[in-house]
Amino acid sequence: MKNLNAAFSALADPTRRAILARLALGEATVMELADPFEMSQPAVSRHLKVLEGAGLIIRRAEGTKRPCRLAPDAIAEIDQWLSWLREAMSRNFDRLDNVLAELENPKGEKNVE
Amino acid sequence: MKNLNAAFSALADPTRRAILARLALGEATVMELADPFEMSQPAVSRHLKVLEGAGLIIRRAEGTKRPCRLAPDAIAEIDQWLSWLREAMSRNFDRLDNVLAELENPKGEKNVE
DNA sequence: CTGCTATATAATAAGTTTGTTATAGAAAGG
DNA sequence: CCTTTCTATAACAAACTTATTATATAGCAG
Repeated sequence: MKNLNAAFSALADPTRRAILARLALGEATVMELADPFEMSQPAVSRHLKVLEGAGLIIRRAEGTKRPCRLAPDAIAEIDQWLSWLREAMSRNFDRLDNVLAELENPKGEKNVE
Repeated sequence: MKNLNAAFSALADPTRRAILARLALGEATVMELADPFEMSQPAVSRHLKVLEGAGLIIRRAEGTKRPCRLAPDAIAEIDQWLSWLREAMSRNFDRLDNVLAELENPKGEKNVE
């Protein structure tokens, strides 16, 4: 799951999440993105490279401009992994509920796997 | 959204995801976690600290052991943010579909907004 | 061609992460 | 008590991240 690394890392940065939020409003060029964020254009270019590498955005060429947009199905793998995690978490909670209850009310043994 | 940073960052590391995967099987102590990963115990302790800081796991004390388990509802905020992103992505895709079609077939017959 | 605009890349500096080993401390067991 | 086990922390190095400025490239306009 190599791409999970890229995707989660990309989303871990608040500037990149803000860029995604901006792109949710529609396509934007690099300059349009760099303007509201008080950040140099090269810094934004880099963030876009990271987002593109993670498959979260797509870029096209239009003259000298490179408008970016959100990539559809970009988060499929993340969704899948998180679904699994969510399920494991609640499953584990149900199972350990008994163990924890027992710990607070120790009437017996100690077997936890 | 400070915790989104912590949560996404925590999930961005493959070792930490592997630890979560192990914890999905049930509680485990630090040593039990450190063993299968070829990594020193202090390194695992640190990863656990990160996971705990992100609210993904919970630890209790049991003698000298500190068993860890997955935290229920840990990913609620992430889920929420990703739901929004997913929706924005498909919404954007639908909208830009027309624009892109027009670009490839520039008859200028229809415009979106 | 000349210059302007939009973007990318290189060089670099600062800050963060992640691993290591060595060590400290707390609980358990002889 | 002494020893072992389990975990945390400190000190440090290597690797990665992210920002900056300066510069390169590519298309557009005159």
